[in-house]
Amino acid sequence: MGDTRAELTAAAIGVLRDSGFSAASARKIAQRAECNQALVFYHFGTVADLLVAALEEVSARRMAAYQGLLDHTGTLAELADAARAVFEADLDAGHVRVLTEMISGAQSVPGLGERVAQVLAPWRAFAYDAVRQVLADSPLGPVVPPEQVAHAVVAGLLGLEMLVSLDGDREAALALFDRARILGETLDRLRPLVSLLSSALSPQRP
Amino acid sequence: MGDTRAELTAAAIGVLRDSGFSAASARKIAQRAECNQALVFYHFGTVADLLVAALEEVSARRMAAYQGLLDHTGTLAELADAARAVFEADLDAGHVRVLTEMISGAQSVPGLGERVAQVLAPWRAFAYDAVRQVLADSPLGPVVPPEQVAHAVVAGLLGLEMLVSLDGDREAALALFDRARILGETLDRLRPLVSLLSSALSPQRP
DNA sequence: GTCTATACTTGGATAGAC
DNA sequence: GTCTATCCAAGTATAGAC
Repeated sequence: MGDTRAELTAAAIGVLRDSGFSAASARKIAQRAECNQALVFYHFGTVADLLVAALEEVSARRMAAYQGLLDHTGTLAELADAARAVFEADLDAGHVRVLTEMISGAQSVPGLGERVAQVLAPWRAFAYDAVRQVLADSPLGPVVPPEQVAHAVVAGLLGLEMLVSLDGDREAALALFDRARILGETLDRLRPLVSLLSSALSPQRP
Repeated sequence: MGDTRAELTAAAIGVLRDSGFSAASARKIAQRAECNQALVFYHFGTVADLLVAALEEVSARRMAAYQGLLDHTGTLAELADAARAVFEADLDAGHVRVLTEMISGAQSVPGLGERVAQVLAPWRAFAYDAVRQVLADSPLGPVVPPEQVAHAVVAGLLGLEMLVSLDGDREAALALFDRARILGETLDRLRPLVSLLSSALSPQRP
């Protein structure tokens, strides 16, 4: 349990979550990790590098949980339920908060934005795959392109997290997942009707 | 043109937009305003107070533009167009960016979150009014509560702004407004059908 | 790898001259 | 109202002892 490097990244995650980017100094983080401030520079070179490492750690940890979401893709209602559970867990652990702090903090350090974007890229790719898979056999498939929906979903999650962190009202965010579940149920029921219609309208050609 | 107070708030807006919350120091802002650093404290007391004043300035300036949106509420398609124009102007001027920086930066200064929330409150109330008005005679009216839609809209705008500031891709955000316009057109066309159905299903009682 | 000590920079805030 | 000068706290980063 003595891996200082890991303790520093864990502490950096904690500081980013609790106090934000502008409070994430080498001294604060080292204090939280109960080690010396100089170790930040020994292990990571600069504070920004430590913060990126912290973001990568969060990203890797959560990617696993999100992968599990794709198993529940049978119906939209199930997906909405699973997404709600994951989002609530993220809210508690502050994972999305770390991300939003890094995105807005990136403006102040040259070159940091690109590195944050690189960490975010797999999440966006994942959102795209999930949306595409789900949209394929839903009534909405023909009318909304998956890349746009995925972009909206990612933006929505970031924005919801910001509002929660601002006023502490988790319920307003979670209620949207419940609403998504209800709408999903309706679309699920429409699904057989749609496939019936489409097969009737486009008969097979020789 | 010599109102130092106004020049400081303008400079604070510029620094928040270009370099973010963590770079918004009294010295940086005063330098941009081409005046002395001590004037920040003379006019505003603390840096945080200046930043709140900057946010209030942005808020007041934009509220006028948003009010104009409600005039175009005739059809959903028109509303989508107007919303796109306002959002694009905000993107250029960096207004939403100032807001997102203040929301995430608020974590590091005790009590700042409440003040940011107070400034944001009228925006949210406005979003709620607009959504309610538009949803009332749309086919979606009966199935989605306006407060939830308004919350999603505000979160969506914040998230879109963050993604734009991260990777500079405005088009991905603007494409969503174009999509909203298309969906809006469809719903607009459905409107007469819905009112026909609802009057047929609920005949007047004595 | 970890600590102490230190050099240097930046930032918040105040006192006092003008 | 504005400026200079200044104090003090906090931050980044490095050197060197252990």
